[in-house]
Amino acid sequence: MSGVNKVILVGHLGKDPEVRHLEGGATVVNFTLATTENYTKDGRKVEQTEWHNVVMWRGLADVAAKFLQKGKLVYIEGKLRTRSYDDREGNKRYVTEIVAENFNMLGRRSDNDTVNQPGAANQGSAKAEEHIADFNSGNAEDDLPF
Amino acid sequence: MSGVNKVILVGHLGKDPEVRHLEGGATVVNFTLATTENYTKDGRKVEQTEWHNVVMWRGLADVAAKFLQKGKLVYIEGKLRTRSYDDREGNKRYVTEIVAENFNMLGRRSDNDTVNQPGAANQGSAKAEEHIADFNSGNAEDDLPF
Amino acid sequence: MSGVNKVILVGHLGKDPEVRHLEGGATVVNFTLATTENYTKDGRKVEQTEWHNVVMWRGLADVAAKFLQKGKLVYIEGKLRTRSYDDREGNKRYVTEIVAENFNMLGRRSDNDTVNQPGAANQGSAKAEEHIADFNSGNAEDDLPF
Amino acid sequence: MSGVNKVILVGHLGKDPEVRHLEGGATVVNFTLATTENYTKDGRKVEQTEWHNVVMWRGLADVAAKFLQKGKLVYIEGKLRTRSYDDREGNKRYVTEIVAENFNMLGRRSDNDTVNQPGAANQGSAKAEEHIADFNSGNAEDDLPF
DNA sequence: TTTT
DNA sequence: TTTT
Repeated sequence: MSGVNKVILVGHLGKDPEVRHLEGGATVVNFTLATTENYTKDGRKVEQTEWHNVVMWRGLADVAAKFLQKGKLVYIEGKLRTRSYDDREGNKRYVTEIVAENFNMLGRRSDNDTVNQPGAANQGSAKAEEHIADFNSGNAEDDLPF
Repeated sequence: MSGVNKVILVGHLGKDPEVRHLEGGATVVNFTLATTENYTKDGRKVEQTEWHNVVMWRGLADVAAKFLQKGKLVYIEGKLRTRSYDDREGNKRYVTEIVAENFNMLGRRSDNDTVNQPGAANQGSAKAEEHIADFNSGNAEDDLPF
Repeated sequence: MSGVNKVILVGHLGKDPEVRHLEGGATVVNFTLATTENYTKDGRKVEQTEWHNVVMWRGLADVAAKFLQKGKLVYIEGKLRTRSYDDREGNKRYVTEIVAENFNMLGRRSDNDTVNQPGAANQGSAKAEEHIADFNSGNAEDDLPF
Repeated sequence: MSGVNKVILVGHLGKDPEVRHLEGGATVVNFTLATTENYTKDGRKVEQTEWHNVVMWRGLADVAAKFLQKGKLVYIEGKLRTRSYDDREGNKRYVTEIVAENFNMLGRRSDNDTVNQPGAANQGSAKAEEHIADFNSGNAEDDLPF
């Protein structure tokens, strides 16, 4: 019945997204994301990094495949899913992944350009933003007389 | 550019949703939601309630109109929007609302029945859940061979 | 560096919290939490449950140990942490847990009573709320002349 | 009773934080934050900006006063609070503010330097991160034998 | 293993 | 105006 399963991450990609195309045509993308926490303990600075396995599907995966790269800073919203698989010895193993429902590139626009050539500059992320907007949308209420 | 504007509330409706139908046919629903915080201050228990103005549009509003009522406990996810209007004296005023993107009825199912007659019992919220599921969905990836 | 690692769950405890006391005196509590999602797929209702491993430490664990039980509906906020351990065959394994930073019992107060005897009734959760308030607090700004 | 009131924002400061020191010695900081959403409507790109009133108190305000500036990209977590005040004509008015409980500077470290002189470079934000860590912490469980 |  |  009632349930909420929500994850919010801001971090950097540990590698370029790994892209696969399933038989049905759907795109799936996987990458790791590092979230780092800084705190002081016993007067000393500690930096602690947590690595997350992120999965994106379909349209979101298509956008990610085009615009996300190793090192980019992103905001990700999704849900937790633990799935099992059999390892090489035939033992059941579990992985917990974040199934992304939404993402947002952070940082400077120039950081987000796939290419940064004169004449082409900033096109990349502009399009990315437009596409991401499609996923973020569902807010087209703004045309209402209110 | 990059932006995140997210609100997460769990609270009780202060009144039944007020339903309007716009000329284009879209449904809009408004209600207030109370979130209460308890803490101890100077050794005394304090209960502090915050009131939020919630708006829902279209399909989400239709579901809300059917199943939400004064007193219900609900989880709401949405975004902040401050809009201006002119008061009776013609002065510009501002209100901040939560434009809901998603909601979830909490508590016992029996709490969520509009009617609770023999034969009709539990139909109400069961349908609510099904409908709400439509809005929560976008998770139909589960049919993929993975 | 910059990082956000946040999890928000609303679900039911799958079992009573398992309580341990570490040598230093700190309490640790573990339990599983089910979050259930309902959606319709190909016209049929589907109910999908995800199980989460939740850990609580110290003061939060003490409150949890007193007031949480199998079946309770609870809101939990925390962060993801994946840790490794060696299984019985000496192989490295990984588990992802939600390290709770905050929680909130939902549902009716009567649902939350440990005991419900005349004379003792409601004491349980009333104290729970007071204690939880201590963890939720950090909002003592309210004494300021503003 | 049970309640959750949570806001998560990622956006840019519209102005430098305005700092006040209350009689008791507590620091209060106010600033506006812009969150921008991009979407396509009727095939045209739309950029919509929402402005939020953010308040920070005490230690968090001290850190903000030192390190936040107009234009910075920041992640903020807090709660909604609507308070009333009397305008110049003696009429009751309401403002909704985000009372921040936590924040995180995003973007490149170099973006976060208050000063960027040779020899002093990067000191600013490094210290900011250390201090912010103090507020983010409460995760000192890591010293436990587990 | 929860809940509806 | 909710809820406990």
